[in-house]
Amino acid sequence: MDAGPFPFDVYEDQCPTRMVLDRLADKWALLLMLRLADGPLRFNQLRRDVKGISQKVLSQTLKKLERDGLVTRTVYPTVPVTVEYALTPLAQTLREPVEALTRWAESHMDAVQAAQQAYDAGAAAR
Amino acid sequence: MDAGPFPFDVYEDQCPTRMVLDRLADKWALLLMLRLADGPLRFNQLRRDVKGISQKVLSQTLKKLERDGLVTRTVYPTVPVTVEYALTPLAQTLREPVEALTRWAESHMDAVQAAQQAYDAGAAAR
DNA sequence: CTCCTTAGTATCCATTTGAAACCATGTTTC
DNA sequence: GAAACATGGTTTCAAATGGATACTAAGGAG
Repeated sequence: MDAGPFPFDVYEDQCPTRMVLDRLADKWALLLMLRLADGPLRFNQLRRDVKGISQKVLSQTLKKLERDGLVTRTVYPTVPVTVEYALTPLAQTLREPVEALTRWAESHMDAVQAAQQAYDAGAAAR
Repeated sequence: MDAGPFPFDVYEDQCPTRMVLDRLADKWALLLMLRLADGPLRFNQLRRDVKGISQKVLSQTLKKLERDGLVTRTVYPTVPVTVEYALTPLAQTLREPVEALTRWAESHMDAVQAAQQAYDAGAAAR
């Protein structure tokens, strides 16, 4: 059995595709990119919008996204200083796949929750 | 500014969509589902195929996927015992979105790596 | 002077992860 | 009969990560 329709074997260590996939498989990164898809936002605005994210994790995640070329960080010398985060054109190409994933989550979460309840009920019986 | 085209606000805590998304945003879960998309596999076969995963994490991740109704676990009373994991019909509907994500990773990893190198070079100068 | 805003960093502690050892079962090897 | 190997895991413990909270700096309002 081969690795499927992909030119690279994503199951190998060191596969660059896998490195990229590791970054995308991040709860906060996905939520932040979805939030920024509607337009640039500032640090504290993101923090208020994406509920539950801490300042530290927000800062770290934005830095990772910036390093990956998915987000730009622009500082305006106002007072207090304004920092605006925006998606890059590269991230725009990622918008459709990510939104497809959220659409799946939306339309299938009933099935997932039902499966969880059935599983938990069975586990209790064991 | 509203929450976008979604009926639920994925930026709210407690949003079921967000709970589902949290599960999907898992590096190993995504890789395992991709691997199983070609057909059922056994525990140690998965372990050998998806390089770098530990037995513990493989076991834990498969349990989560089973609980979410994405993977079935079938025990055959051979000797030694054979345990086969397979995607459910529900997981089959997830195959396309996930493969779209890997296709993106494949075709854009050059850009991501270039961005990383540029970022790191700039960070060294600072 | 005190409190508020901005965008973070620093610190501490809990949870998660990863590597390796161990377990139970049964077959083959020496 | 004892050692080694296969299966599919669980246990153990250190290390990395995540999250809550407090703090910084620079300036404006009262």
